[in-house]
Amino acid sequence: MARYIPAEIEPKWQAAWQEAGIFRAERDPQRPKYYVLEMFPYPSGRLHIGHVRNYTLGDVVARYKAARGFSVLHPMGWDAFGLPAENAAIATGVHPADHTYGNIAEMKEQMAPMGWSHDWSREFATCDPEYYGQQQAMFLDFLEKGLVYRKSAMVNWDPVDMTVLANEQVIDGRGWRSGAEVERRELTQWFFRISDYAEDLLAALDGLENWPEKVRLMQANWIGKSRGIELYFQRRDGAGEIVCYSTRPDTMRGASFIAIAPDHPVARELAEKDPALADFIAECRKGGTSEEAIEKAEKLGYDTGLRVAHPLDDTRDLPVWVANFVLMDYGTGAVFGCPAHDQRDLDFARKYDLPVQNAFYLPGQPVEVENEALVPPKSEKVAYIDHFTGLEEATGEEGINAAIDWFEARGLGKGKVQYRLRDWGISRQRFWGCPIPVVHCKSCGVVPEKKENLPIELPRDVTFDQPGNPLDRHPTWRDVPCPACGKPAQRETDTMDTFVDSSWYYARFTAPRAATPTSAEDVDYWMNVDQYVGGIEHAILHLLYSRFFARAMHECGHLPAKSVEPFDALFTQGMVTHAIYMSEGEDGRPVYHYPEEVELRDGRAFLRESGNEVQVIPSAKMSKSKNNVVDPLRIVERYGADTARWFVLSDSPPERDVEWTAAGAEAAHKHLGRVWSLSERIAGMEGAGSGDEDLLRAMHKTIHDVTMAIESFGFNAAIARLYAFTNTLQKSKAGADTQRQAMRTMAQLMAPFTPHLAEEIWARQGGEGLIASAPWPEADPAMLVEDTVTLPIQINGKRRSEITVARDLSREEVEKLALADQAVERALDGQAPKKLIVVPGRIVNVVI
RNA sequence: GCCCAAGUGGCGGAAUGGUAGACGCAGGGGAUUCAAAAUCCCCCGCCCUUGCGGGCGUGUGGGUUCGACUCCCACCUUGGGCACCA
Repeated sequence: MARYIPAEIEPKWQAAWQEAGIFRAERDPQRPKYYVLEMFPYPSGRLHIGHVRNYTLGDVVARYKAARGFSVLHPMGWDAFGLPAENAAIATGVHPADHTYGNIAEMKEQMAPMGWSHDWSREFATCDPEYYGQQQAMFLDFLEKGLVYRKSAMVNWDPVDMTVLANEQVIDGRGWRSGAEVERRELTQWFFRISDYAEDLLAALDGLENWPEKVRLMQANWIGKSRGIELYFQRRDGAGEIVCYSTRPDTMRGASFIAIAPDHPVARELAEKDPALADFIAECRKGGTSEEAIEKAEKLGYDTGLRVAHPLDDTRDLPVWVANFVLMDYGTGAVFGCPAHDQRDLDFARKYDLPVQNAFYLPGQPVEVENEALVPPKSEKVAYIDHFTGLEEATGEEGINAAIDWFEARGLGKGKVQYRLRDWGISRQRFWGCPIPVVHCKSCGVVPEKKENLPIELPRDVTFDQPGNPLDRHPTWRDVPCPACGKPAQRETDTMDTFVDSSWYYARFTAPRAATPTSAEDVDYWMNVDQYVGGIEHAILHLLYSRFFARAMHECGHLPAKSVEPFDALFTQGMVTHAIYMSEGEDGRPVYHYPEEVELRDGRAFLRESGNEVQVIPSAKMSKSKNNVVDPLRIVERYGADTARWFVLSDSPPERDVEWTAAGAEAAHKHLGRVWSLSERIAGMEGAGSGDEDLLRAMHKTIHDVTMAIESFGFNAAIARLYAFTNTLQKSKAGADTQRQAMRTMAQLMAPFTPHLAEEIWARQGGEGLIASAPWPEADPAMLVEDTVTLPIQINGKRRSEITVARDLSREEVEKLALADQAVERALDGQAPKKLIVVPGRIVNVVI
C-alpha cells in the first residue's frame, strides 16, 4: 500500500494540468461562460496566508464551475503601483520597477505550488506600460466627455520634509519620518466626477442581489443621500447672505449660531481685516486631512463678530462662528447650530456659552435639554413648541417637510437633495504611478497628450535621494513641446491614485493584449464578473470606484451597457489571524516570540528554550512587528498544498476571520492521510458485501449537501459533510464495486478543495481522464427521501421525548401518537393540553 | 467621532423561527504494540443526582412567540472602513 506523499503527487498533477491546458480560458459560444475573479494582489514579494485563503476560495468556485460545464475565466495579475516600491527606492536606491518586477517573480514562484487554476496566459501588472498606456487613453476619453476636471483640494503637508504625505504616513498628527506637525495645504488636483453618479450608484445597489447586504449598506451610507434645504441668512453688515445647508430646518426655533468652515469664503474675507481670525484659521489647518482626524480633533470655534438675522424673527441676531468641525466639502460649508437637537452643537454651545433652546419636546415630557441633545429618530412623533408652520404633534419627517415648504414659500430657502459622496481626487504627488497624460502650456493652458504618443512612460533615470516626486526635477522627462502649439511646455508630474489601476483590471483581463483598453467581442462574451472574491476592507472604496469606472467606460464605448455593474456576485472573506506570544523584556517593553519558539501545553504557552510561560493573545491580525505571521510556504513544504488548502477552508465560514493554528493544519493533514489510506484499502478490495443501499444513500445525500454548500459559499460546511462521509465509508461493509463508486464520488467532491489528492485517487480508482475535466456528480432525488422521520416532542418548548413515524403520517395520527408518549402522559397527568402544535416533518410541541 | 459587522463548550465552529453544540481540535478511557509512533473504538457544555432524572445555558438586560443562537429595542466587547495604505 503506497503512502500519501504530497511532494510527489502535487507537482505531477500540476504538470498534467498544464500539459492539458485546461485552465486556459477560450471563448466558446457552445458553452455558458463563468468569470471568477479574486482581488489581485499587491506584489509585496511574500505570499501571505490571506492570499492563500482568497485564491483558494476563488479556486473552489472556478474548479466547481468547470466541472459544471462552464467555460471558466480565472485570471491573475498584479496591482503593482504604489507607495511601498517608492519607499524601498528611498531606502535602498533600487528603481521601483526593478523592485516591483522582482517581487512579482518571487510571488509567482510562491504561488505555483498551490495548485490554483489560474490562467496565467492573461497575466499583467498595472505598472506594465501596455496596461497604464490604455489607462491614459481612457483618461483622455474621460477628459473629452467632461468626466475629469481640476480643482483645488487639501493634502497633508509635512513642513520639514517639504512633501505631501499619505494619510497612512500621518501618525498622531505628525509626519512619520520627520515627526513634524502635519498641516493641510491646498493644491490644484485632478478629479473624477463620481458625485454626478451618486444617485445612480445608490439606486443600482438594489439590483446587486448577490452582494452582501452589509456591503450595500456601507456603500449607501457612504454615498449618504439626504434631503434638506439651503437657507439664506442675511448678513447684518449688509454684505449679502450666508447660505447654510440643513437637514433639520424644523428645528430653526432652536438655532443659536451659524458655523462656517475655516475655508469658507466669508471666513477668508473676514480674516483679511481680523488677524486673530487669520491665526485661528491657520490653527485649524493643523493636523491631517483624514475624516477621522478632523472628527476626533477638539472642537474649536471663533466668534467673527459678524451677525445674521434669524429667519423666523428679524429682531433676533445669530452670531457667525468659524468652527473647525464644519467641512467645506459638504453642503455649503456653513450650518446653523441647534444645540438642543445636535450633540456636537450642544457641546460647542456649552463650551462657548451659547444659548440652548428646544424646538420640540418628546410628547408629554416638556423638559429642556441640559447636556444631552434630544435627537429622536425622524420617524418618531415629537411635540413642537410654538412652531412656525403651525404644527403641534408630528413626526420629525413631517416637521422637516412642512418646514421646507414654509421656507420655500417665503423665499427664505430652497429644498435640496445632498450627497455625502465627494468627487474622486486622483492626483498623487508621487513617482510610482500612472502618469497623467496632459501637458501644461503657458499659452494653451492644460493640453491633453495626443493618443498616438501614449503610453507616456515613467523614466528609468531617476533618483530618490531627496524628498518629493523625482518627476518634478527630471528636466528631459518633464520638459516637452506643447502638443497643441509646439512651444516649450511641461508635463503634468502628478500620477494617478492606484485605485484607478484597480478600477478596470477586471475588464482588461478579458482581452489583456488588446490594442485598445478592451475588445468588444471579449467583453461581450466574458463580462460581467460572475463571482468576485476579496477582502471586506475593500467594501467601500475599491468597489465604489470600480462601479463608477465601469459607468464611465461604458459612456466612452469601452464596456457594454450590461457591464455598468461589473460584478454580478460579490463574496467578502474574513482575515486569517494568529495568536501573539508575548512576554515582558528587561526594559519592561513587550517582546514578541515566533510560534516556532513556543510550545503549547494545556492551553498555555511556554518558551522552548527557557521553559518560561508567555502570554497568549488569541486571534490577532498578522503583523510582522508582532512576529505572528505564518508563512504559507512552510506549511506547503511540510504538509503539501492540499493540506494548506483544506485547512484554510475547513474550520471557519469564509466570511469570518479564521485563526491559523498549527494543530489545525496537523489535523487537516491527518484527515487527508486517512482518506488516502481508505482509498488504498478500497482499491484492493474484491467481492460483494452488505449495506450497499445504505452507502449509496449516504453518497447521494453527501453529493446533495456538498453541492448546496459550495453553491452558497459554505465551504466549511461542505468539508464537514466530507468528514462525515469519510467516517461512513470507513465503516461500510458494502461490496467492492459500491465502495469504489463511493470513493470516486468522494474524490470528485473533494476535487475543488484538494485537487491533487483527488486526481491521484481518481486515477487509482480507475477514473477516466483528469478529474479536473470530469463532470460534477449528480444526486439522485429518489435516493434522498427517507421513509420515516424522527420528530422531537417538546413540552412547553423543551425537548422531552421523540417519536419515529412514517414520513407522510397524517397530522391527526401524529397528535395521537404524541399524546400517547410516556413523557407527555407523565407531564399531562390526566389533564388535556392547552395547545398542541404539530409542524409536519419537523416537531411536536405540547403546551400545558 | 461617524458607518458596518461579529460575539455559541477548553478551542475553531454547526443549526430554512422548530432536538443548541453537526464536523474538527484539545482532553479522558480503552484496543493494538515488547515499547513507542501511527491507527482504531468509546466518552466529552456547566451544575445537582449512585442511577433514573432534573436545573441552567448561544456577550449583557428587556421584549415578541406555542417555541428565539435566529426577530425587535437598549447596552458591552472585539474587528473592518473613514476618501492619499492596498
